[in-house]
Amino acid sequence: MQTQGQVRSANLAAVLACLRDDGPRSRAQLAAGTGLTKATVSSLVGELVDRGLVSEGGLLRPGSVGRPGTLVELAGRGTCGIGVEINVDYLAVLVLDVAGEVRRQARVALDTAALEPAEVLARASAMTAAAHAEHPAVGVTVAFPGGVQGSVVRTAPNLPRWVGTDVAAGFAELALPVRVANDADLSALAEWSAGPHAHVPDLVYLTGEVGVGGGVITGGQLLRGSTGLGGEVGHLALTPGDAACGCGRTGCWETVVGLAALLRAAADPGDPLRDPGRDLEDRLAEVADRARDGDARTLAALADIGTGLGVGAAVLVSLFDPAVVVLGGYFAQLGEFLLDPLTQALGARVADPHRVVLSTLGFTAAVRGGAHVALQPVFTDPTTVPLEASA
Amino acid sequence: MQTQGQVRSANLAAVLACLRDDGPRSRAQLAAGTGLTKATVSSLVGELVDRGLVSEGGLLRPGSVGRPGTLVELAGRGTCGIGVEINVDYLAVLVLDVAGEVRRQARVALDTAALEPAEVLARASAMTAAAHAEHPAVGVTVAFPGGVQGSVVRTAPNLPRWVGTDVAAGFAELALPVRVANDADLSALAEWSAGPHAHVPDLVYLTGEVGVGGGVITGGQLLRGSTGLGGEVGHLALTPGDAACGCGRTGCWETVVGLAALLRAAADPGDPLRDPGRDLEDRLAEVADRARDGDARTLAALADIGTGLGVGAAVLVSLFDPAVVVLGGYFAQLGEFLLDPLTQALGARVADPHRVVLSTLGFTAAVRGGAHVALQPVFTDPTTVPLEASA
DNA sequence: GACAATAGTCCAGCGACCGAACGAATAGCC
DNA sequence: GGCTATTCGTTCGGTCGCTGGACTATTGTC
Repeated sequence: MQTQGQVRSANLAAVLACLRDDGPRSRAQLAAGTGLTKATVSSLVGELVDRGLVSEGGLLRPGSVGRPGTLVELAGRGTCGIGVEINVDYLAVLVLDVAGEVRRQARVALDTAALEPAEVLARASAMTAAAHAEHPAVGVTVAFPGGVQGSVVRTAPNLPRWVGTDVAAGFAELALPVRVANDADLSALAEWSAGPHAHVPDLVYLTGEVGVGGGVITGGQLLRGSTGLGGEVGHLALTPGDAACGCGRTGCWETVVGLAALLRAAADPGDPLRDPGRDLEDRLAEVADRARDGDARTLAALADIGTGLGVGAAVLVSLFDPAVVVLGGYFAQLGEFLLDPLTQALGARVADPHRVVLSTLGFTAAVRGGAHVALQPVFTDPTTVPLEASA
Repeated sequence: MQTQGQVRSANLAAVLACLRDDGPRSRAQLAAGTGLTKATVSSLVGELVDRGLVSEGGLLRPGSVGRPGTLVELAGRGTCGIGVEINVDYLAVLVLDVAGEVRRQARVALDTAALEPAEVLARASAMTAAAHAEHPAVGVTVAFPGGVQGSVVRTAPNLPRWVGTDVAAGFAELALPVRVANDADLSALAEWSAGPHAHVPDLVYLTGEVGVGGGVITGGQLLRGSTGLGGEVGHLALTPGDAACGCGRTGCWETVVGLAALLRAAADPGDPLRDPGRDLEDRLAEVADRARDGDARTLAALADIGTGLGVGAAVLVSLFDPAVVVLGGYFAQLGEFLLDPLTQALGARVADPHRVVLSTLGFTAAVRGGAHVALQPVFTDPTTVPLEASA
């Protein structure tokens, strides 16, 4: 009773994957799509219905002669994954069902750096519990802006107090599997699982936040590295000897293209843009306004950032050879002013610069990726979802 | 008869993997190691014997009371993989059996650049045919110093005539599956499959040849990228504006740490070291001799190379977070003079520089990796090996 | 209304694994 | 030498999951 069940799990997963990737379809189409027999598919679909993962929809439109098939589709209700994001100035939660629909979404501003981690965790846990009460979930994934090993924070340049904190422990009362991961890594997975570049197996994601984050997917797998720090791009040593970085070294890429570098170059100390009390998005909107008004200094600052991005992106493109580089965070928000100098710098260093695009997921990328990861076990082994008694 | 057989294949593979990784052992130990039943293991071993992949050895030393087990071990004879290397100044062939033993090895000097690709392929094919006649193989993998897509050369900075050549076609008469891959990638796989760092899942391999090659293994998988150019480190744009590179751009890493850079820095144009007609290994040996004699210029040149290696390695370590960086080719040969400056430069840029080691596989790394890749199908699906009629 | 075409279910059969029982081979002990 | 405990490997009945074909259900076409 060991390996036999694995066949069953694998085939259940194959049916789910077919429904997810190709949309609702009849049992006959599923049989064609998975290579299994109609009889087997019927049995598998029956089990998936019993587990509440799929449901029978309407009839398939006839199209031609013959008995019309009954549509099978991923069940919107019943099984969800929750993504939670803890970041420097906000908390966010997003609930995704197996059909890939967003069922709930929340974001609250919170000056995380000023609070105790325990206090922040309590709030995040409460938000998650509320989501779980409304949409029962099979797991939670927490996105955190730093390096994480297991569920313990190892490095957190912008939230130094969190180093050593066990983030998962803060969600223990939920009695759900809780994973913790780097926010940029999860954002990369979100770009991979949804959006216009879904399932591109080689993808690099760069996000401009307070720091610079990166997530790399190669061969359809997230690059983790031996200690979970793989794909971290913020502290690439590209221009040694330049500005000091929060990490203690000099010349990190972050010091060139981070948000701080942009604001410093775009405005003098007295400028409202450099008021640390103001909301970041407001300030970014103002930068965009000034750029659109043709303010020379702003445009020059943005061009410098774009060039810096291109220089670093050249290294990433050379090493990872991705099909697409996705820019998120503030890079996406100000992308229209960054892409030209970026492409120019990139083109001078690699053969094919035509693969940098802006993320369309906005600031929900990390939570969406987290919810996606939380749902992953369902798709790899559907038998982990219990049979519904109501059947 | 579809998925059922996959279970069989997977379990056959599990038994093989256990024998490969943990050495010869009895059926009972195999059952314990794989989680299968003794009965199932007996059946699986029987089939593997019929396929000529394993054989029964002597009795297991008693050790304690009870009936001694009969040892099962990977069969040295019968199934082999062939690795072939086409390089700038030599051809090499290596035959590996399923037990991981080298059964045949050959290397001939050949000025590849001066010959037509067809002529070189004919010689390589003949060498391979001779090896195949002595040790029947299930496949051939050809290592080539350049970028390869499918079996066609796309880029070959040091063998420009080969661009567009279908390498596999040159081996068609063997009637064996032929794959073609980058030499550094295969060397990385060799380091991963054998040697002191075998099965380290995150490993970066750097080799100093005429150019600089790199191969990256992340999560136990070779990094390929969207067009097969992933992990190519030679043309990393680290110091733009400096020396011109053969690729048409400037400042590529190769111009800093390639063999040409070393020889240029270590000797004046008239020096015998810079005689392109001399054997490379001779010249490298002379460099080592001069360094051991304390020649200031040589030592300074080597120190510069080491520093340059460290600067680039810092980028690789930051991005890939490998457990180990293995230096091959001339980097290994002159490693004793390079490691100190390398570690120093690396330590200034990343947190943990204690993971650079020298390859012990010498110049056989690429062919060994090729033979390993050629054998791979046997370990992923042992049913690809036909049943022996002699049973 | 008969016929063709397609969807889905039923059923016997087969392959693969499991668990238990059995014979085989050895060490230790009297 | 004979007995027992222990471990190894095989045999055999049982179960699970998939297959292929037969069968029913449902629709469009003639």
